[in-house]
Amino acid sequence: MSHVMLCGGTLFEMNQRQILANLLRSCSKNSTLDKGLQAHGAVLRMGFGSDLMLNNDLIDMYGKCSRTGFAYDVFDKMPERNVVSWTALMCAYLQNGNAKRCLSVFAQMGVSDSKPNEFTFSTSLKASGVLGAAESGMQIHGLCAKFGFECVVVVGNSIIDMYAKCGKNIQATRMFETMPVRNLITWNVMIARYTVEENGKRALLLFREMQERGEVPDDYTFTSLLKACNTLEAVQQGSQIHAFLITRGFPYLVQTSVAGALVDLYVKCRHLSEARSVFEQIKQKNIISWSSLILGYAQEGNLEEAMNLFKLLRVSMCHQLDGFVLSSLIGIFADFALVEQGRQIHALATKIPSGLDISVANSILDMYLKCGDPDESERLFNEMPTKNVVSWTVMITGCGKHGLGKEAVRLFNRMQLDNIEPDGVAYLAVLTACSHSRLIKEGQEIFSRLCIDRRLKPKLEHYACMVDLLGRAGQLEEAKNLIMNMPLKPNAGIWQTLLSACRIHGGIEIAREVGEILIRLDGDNTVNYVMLSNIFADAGYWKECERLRKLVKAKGLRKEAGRSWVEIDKEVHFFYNGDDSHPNVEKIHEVLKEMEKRMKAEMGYVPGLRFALHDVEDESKEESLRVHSEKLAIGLALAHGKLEEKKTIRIFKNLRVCGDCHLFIKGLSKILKSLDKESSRADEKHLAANLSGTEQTNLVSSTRNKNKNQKE
DNA sequence: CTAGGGTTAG
Repeated sequence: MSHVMLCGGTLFEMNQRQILANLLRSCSKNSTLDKGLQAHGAVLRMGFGSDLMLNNDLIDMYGKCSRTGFAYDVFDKMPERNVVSWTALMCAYLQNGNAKRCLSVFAQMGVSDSKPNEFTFSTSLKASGVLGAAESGMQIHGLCAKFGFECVVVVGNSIIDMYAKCGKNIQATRMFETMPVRNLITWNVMIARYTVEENGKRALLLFREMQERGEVPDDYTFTSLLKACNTLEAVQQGSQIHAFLITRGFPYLVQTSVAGALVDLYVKCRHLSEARSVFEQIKQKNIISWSSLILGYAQEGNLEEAMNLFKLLRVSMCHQLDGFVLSSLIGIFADFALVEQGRQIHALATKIPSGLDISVANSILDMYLKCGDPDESERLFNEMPTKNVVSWTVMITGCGKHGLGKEAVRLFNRMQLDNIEPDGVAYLAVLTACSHSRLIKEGQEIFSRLCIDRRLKPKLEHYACMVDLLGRAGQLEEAKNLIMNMPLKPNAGIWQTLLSACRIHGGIEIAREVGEILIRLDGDNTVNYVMLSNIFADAGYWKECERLRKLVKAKGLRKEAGRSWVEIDKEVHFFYNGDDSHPNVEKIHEVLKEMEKRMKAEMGYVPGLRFALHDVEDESKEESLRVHSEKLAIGLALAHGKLEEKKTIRIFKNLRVCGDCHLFIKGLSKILKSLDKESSRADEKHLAANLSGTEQTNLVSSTRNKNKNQKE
């Protein structure tokens, strides 16, 4: 009797236990937390609180429902644990973005009684890859070999991916080549990684090889491959794959991710109509393909279409806006100095969950800095709960732009006290700030820190920045030696940087040397001749100047004509140098002369005659400066009463602003600001209450299609 | 309990 009872009891218990396990697994699969919590209650009520398998399922369920805290509680209270318990907890942390914690659980497991299995290894390897932690990845690889899991294909794939993500390409390839068994994922991992390393050609070769070996590609293969073409900027190969997909009748073309990659390929190659037509074919468009296309139009300068798409996206209500779209849009508005539109997106961002994404916040910081509102930017920066290296870099760049070099250095150091390691861009930002503020010693000190930083190698742009730093300080020889002795091959740009410095300091001899190098290296670029001839002009060497002009003519080279434009009442007005074709040309000159007079009187403005580049009398030099295209554009804006309206005046240029115009604009901004202070005191309350309602009066000169070092 | 893809900010 009792035996039968026990049997029945055991049977009953088995069923109960199995039902609970199934329930938990379904909650895990569907991430249904509420049901999972109920199931947890049932587990405890039915006396399974110490059951190993059910507890393992609970850990997994909480992990999949993004409740790592609960997962840990379960794990912590378990009377006994096995490899699955440990691995489930590691996964929970990894899948919820805490790769560090995942690895520390792995380390703890090492001193426990449980032995790792293939699941444990692939999870810990992935965590190392996410963190880019080559050291721990290598150690784990060693353990895989020791425990005999190196030849398991899933583990092998994880090892390759880990090495690739840590930038250890040689090790990744070695692993790939020595693997006894490969599967489709092995090939896909390799192809995907070659795209990251911007080695698209290798990806294409691998694709061919895998087909020769009879492996059938899937949608993962194609998306990676298309991205490889993208980094190659090989629209040709991309189109071939596109055609390949069409002829083979693959269903992938309407599939979201493959088509999404194709859209992005065409966007990056500026084939917007192709991108659009692929986009239209996608059966289930997702937010990613929308983002690509919107950004594509914006980068082409077609803001109107970009905004149309954005409106469509919003009314379709099919997709929750995410951080990618928002930060892209804000970035676009920042580039166009469209503060109002940027503010609207900022306001929108505060209303949706992804609006708090760090990249959105960063783009907002950058926008306010670029649009002339550094205080707002600083306020938001201080309020940010978490900052990353980009957030700090934005602020460092901002300081640099406003001539606050010391503050930039302070921020750079504070960032590291906050345990955020600078990357290459952060170094570049602080070095640039040093350069612009003449902080020679600080710059050199930071550069030497970069050189000994084991994670990073100084790139050409860092050297260029140091050349600029030394050059501006007049240390032309040192700058030249830096270029000659650096471990990288100098490009034309870095020599041009030195040449610019030669102009500031009148280093004729070095300029001649550099000029020769540049003509050899980049002889078809007019910029080089213009810069050289400017230097000769400064020194009064008119003959050499003339010789260069003739050389340019003989070579049939032409300089891009400098242009400026300004938008007034939704209409864009273009100006060339000395342009007198505008109907209001007389009024423009009148206003400009008036401003010039005030500036001479009030702030001691002296026209920068050295920026006039022909050998003529000073008087006509002054005259030639007065008709620079950017001044004409400003004149038009002033003539239209933009000053009285207290509207920001935005001038766009295709080339870099000339030195005298820079001085002129600075002076003008000061006059306008002082006007602003007098009249806006009374408005202060209003301003504070309605941030988006008023704009400061100031001038923003924005250089589009930047062509540095070339002046008019 | 495990491995692979497409969009963003400096």
